[in-house]
Amino acid sequence: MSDPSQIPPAPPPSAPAAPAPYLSGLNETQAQAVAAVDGPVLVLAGAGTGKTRVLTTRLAHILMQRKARPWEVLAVTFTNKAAREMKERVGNLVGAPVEGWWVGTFHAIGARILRANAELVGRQPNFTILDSDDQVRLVKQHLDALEIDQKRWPPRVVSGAIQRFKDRGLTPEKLPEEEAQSLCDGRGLEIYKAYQDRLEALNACDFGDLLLLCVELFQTAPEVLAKYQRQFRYIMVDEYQDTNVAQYLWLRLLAQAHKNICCVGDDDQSIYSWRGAEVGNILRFEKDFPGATVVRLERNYRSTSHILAAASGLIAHNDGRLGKTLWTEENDGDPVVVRGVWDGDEEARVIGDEIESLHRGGHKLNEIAVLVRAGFQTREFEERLITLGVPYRVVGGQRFYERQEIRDAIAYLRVIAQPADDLAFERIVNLPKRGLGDATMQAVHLHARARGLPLVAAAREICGTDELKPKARQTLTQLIGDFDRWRGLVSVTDHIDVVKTVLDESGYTDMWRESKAPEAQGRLENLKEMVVALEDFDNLAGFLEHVSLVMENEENATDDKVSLMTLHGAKGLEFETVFLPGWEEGLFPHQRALDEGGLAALEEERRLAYVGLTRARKRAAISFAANRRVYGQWQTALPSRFVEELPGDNISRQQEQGLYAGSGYGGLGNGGYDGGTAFPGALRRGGPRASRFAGGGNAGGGDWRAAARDSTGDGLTVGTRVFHQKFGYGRIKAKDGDKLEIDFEKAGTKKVMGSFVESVS
DNA sequence: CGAACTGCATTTTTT
DNA sequence: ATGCAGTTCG
Repeated sequence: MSDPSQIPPAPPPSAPAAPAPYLSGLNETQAQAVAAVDGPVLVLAGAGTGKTRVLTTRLAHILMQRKARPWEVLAVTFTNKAAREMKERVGNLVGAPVEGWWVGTFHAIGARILRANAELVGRQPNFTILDSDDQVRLVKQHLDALEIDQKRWPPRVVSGAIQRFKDRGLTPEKLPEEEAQSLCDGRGLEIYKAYQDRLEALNACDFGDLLLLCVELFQTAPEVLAKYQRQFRYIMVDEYQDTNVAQYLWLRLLAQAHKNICCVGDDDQSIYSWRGAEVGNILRFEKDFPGATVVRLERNYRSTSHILAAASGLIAHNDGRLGKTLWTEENDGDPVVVRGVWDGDEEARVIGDEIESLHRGGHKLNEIAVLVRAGFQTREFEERLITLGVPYRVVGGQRFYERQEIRDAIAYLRVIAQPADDLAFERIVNLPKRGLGDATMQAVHLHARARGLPLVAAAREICGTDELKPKARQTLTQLIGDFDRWRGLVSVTDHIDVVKTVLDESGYTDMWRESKAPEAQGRLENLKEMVVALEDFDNLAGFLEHVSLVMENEENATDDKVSLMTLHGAKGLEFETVFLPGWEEGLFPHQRALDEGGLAALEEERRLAYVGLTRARKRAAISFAANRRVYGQWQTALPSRFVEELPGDNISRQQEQGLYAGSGYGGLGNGGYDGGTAFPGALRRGGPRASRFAGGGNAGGGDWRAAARDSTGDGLTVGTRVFHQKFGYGRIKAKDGDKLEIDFEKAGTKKVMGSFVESVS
C-alpha cells in the first residue's frame, strides 16, 4: 500500500528522478489520490473538484511509472463520452495516444469479454446486441404467446422489470419468489425465463446480459476469471455511485486478485437509482475492500462561494451521506437568485429576457443553460427563445440511431451479419411493402417453431414446399436470395458499397424517395449520413457494434447556443450561468417521487437539485411559478421545499420581480397587471387564461418565505371558509404547516399556500 | 392494407 | 392540450 504522504511518489529506479511534469499543479488531496496507486482506493470527488483530472493523471502516472503495461489497465466509465474524454486526456498527459489499454463503458468491455468467451455462456462470438426497442418487442412477443393481458402489463413495463432484475444481478434462477410473483400476475419467472431462452436462441444479448452473463462466465469458468484477474493489475472506475449490483459484482470479481481498484464518485450526485444504480455500492466501499484508502476531494474549482454554499446547505438536508465539506478560494460572487413568478409564461419570459441581456453584455450563449426537471418543460423556453431570436439547442432528444429509418437500415445489415437475427428479419421482411404480410409470416413462424429454426432459415425451407401461395413464395424466395447475395458481397466488397447496394436493391431508399410524407426528405438525408458514418469503420461488424453500444447524438457543440436540458442530462457539465426553473412542489421534487419513493426518492430529488446548482460557475437563478398549466389545466403550485432549504445568506430574492408579496394576494386591487418593474417592455402575452390572473398584485418588498411562516396561526384552520384570488370561495379540508388543501366551490380541491387565501367567514 | 378514430397516459436515461 | 399507440372500419 502506498503512503499518501509521498507527493509525488518515489519513482522506481528506472524512472526519471524529477517529479513528473504531469503531476504539477495538483493540490494536495488530488496528488494523494493520484499517488495512492496500490490497493483499493475510494476517491470521493465533490462536484467541480477536478475528478476527471485526478482520474486521468492517475492513469498516466501508472503508465509512466511503468507500474503496468497498457493492456494491464482497465478503466471503466458509464458513457462513451466519458470514455472518449479519458482516452484523449490520458493521451495528452502521456504525450502520445495510449494503445492497447482497456478503456470503455461497462457494456463495451463486457461485450468484449463475452465475445471472447461466448460459447461458455451459450452464445456465438458474433452475437447481436439488442437495444431497448428490440427488448420491448421481444417481451411483447412473449406476452402475446403467454396470453398475458398487455393492458395490465405493458411490454415496456415488463421489459423494464426484467432489465431491473438484471441490474440487480438476478438471473432467473436467482430471482426471489416474491419478485417473480409480483410480475405479470405470478408469471414473472415464466416470462423472464422464456425471454432469456429466446435471447440465447437468437444468439443475442441485451444490455443487461453484457454484464450479467460476464458475471456468470466468471463464476462458472474460474480459469477465465483468473486470466482477467491476472491481466488487470489496475482497475479504475468512474462515477462509482452510478454502478448497479451487476456492475458491482463484475468489478469485485475482477479486482479480487490484485485489489488495485480505484473508484471515483460522489454519493451526493447519485441520481440514477431508478435505473438500477445502487448508492449503497459507494457507501459500502470500505467494507467491501478492507483497508481502502479514502481520499476526499473537497476543494471546488468551479463555482463561486455563494453558489457552493447554497448547494452545500441544500444537500446537508440529506441523511446517510459520506460527508464532504466543499470549499473554494473563489470570490463570493453573486448570491443565488431565487425568484417567484406568477406563472410558467412569465418564468420563461423573465429567463428569456435575462438571457438576452446577458448575451448583449457579451455572455457566451454556450455558457448558459436552462436545466429542467422533466423534458416537456423545455418547450416553453423554446417558444420564448424562438420569439426572442436567441439560438438554443435542446440536448438529449431522440438519438440518431434511434430514428426509424436508421433502425430499418440497420435491421437489413443485421440480417446479413447475423442470419439468426429474427427481430431484424421481422422488422424488414415487408419493408418496403412486398406483399409478405401476416399470413405469410404466420406460416414462417409456425414452420420455424416446428423445426426449431431461425426465421430466415425456416423461410428458406418453406420456399421449397408448396405451403405458401405462389406469389408470396416467389417474393420470399427472392428476398432470401437477395440476403444471400448481399452476404456474399461482404467478403469481396468494401462495406460501404455493400450498404449502398443493400439500401438500393432492397427498395428501401426508393420507398422514402417515393414517399409523400413531409419527413421523407429528412429521412433520406439521415440515411446518407449513416453511410458517411460507415467510413469510420473497417467492416460491417465493427459498425454494428458501434451502433448498438455507442448510440449517441453528434451535437455540434461549436455553435454558440443556449442549452436546454434536463437536470439528469446536465450531470458532468458546467456553465457560467445556470437557470433552474420550475422549483415547485410536485414538479421538483416530482410528484411521482413523493408518492412512490418515500424519503429515499425525496433525497434523490434533492441530489438532483444539488447537481443542478453545482453546474453553475458564476451565476445561478432558481425560479418557481405560483400557477402552472399541467396537462392542460391550470394549477396553483407551492414553492419547492428545496427553496426553503437554501441557506438564506447565499440567496437573494429579486425584489423587483417579487410577485410573492408579504401580505399575499388577497385584497390587492383589481387593477390591470402592471407588467412588473424589472422588464417593463415585456407585456403579458398569455392566453385568455392569463388575464384571469390580472388581479394578482405586486406589493413588492417583503419576504415571501416569512409570509409563508406567518401564515400559520392566523386563523386558517381546517373547516375555515376562505377566499382565493383565482379559485374563489372554498373551505379548508386539510392543513400541513402553511400548506392548505381546500375544497373550492367552483374549482374543486386544490393545494394552496396559506398566504394565498384569506379567511372570510 | 391504409386511414381514421378512440382512449390513454404524461420524470428522469445509458448502454 | 397533446401526442401516441392500438384498434377498428372502409
